[in-house]
Amino acid sequence: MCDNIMAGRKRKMLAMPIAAAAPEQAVNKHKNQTDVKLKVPLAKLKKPIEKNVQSAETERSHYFTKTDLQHRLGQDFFNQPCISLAKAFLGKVLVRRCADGAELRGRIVETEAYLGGEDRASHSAGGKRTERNTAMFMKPGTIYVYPIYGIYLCMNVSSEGEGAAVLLRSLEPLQGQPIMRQLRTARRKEGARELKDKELCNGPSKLCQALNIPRCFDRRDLASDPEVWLERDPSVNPAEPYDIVSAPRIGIESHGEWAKKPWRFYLRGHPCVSVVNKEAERQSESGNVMNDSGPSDSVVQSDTGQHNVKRTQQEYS
DNA sequence: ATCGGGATTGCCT
DNA sequence: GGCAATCCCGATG
Repeated sequence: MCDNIMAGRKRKMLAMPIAAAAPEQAVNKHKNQTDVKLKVPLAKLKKPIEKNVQSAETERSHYFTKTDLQHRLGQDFFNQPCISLAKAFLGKVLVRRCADGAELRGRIVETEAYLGGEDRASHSAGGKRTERNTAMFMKPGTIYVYPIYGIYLCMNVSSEGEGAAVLLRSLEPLQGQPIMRQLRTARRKEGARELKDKELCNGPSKLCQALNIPRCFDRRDLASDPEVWLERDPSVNPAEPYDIVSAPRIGIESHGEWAKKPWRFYLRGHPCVSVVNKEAERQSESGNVMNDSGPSDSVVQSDTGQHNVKRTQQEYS
């Protein structure tokens, strides 16, 4: 069904003036796809992720490109307070470079902040430090991967603050969707329907599967690791604010008051968010707007957000 | 050595 | 929307 679109896009990419074919194509494709803004005064969300075409030959790159190095976020980025970092992650691109050189990319659209100390819902509550959660106490940018329910993994990134880390909950697939689908389908029942693109990474354990993040990535440094890193989205204007929804975190109901803290953050209206909290969205009706510089004065009109939600739901269905 | 619970997911009704 | 699957980790004795 997307054949025409795919073909058209492919032609477009191939028409790009490129020297180093494979890696540059990958980057250019990524760039094209980032037209899906999901920012707030967004007349975007125009491009459904189904259109985020990619083919086997374009997802391979056998060396770091200049663009990779330019957009990669370093130590400085991670060195900020937990809640601040959780919000700053939104819109950034998580990249996984596989053993065969293929690069998988997904835009972060949902996170949760887990503070140390007082935060009873955190693995590091009360300053508790164990073999499992050691990465939470390591320098900001350290990856914390832990197994959950015996069968799944969750990926966090440590922030500033003793024992604090950010849980990555959902990504918008940008590059390498066929590989992601393959990785995700492997553990599913045979004969199950094919996963839509928006279902590839819309959950903390799903994104670990889709990006092939193994347990042994625990304690690695997201700022310097050759196999996994974070990038700024080159097509996003840093001055343009995101519309961020703050909602209670998920799956921690047993932790009383701390379960109510609105420390889950997601991009309003984005189809790849794992769980939409309508009540939280009413309470912060397009009011939690901020950009890379922090909170903003500008308030986005609510109907803009609504419009984009609807449009997006149609296009991603 | 044993035990209880969990920052989830997928399938079924 | 309910609920089973599944097992590692950490606490306890």
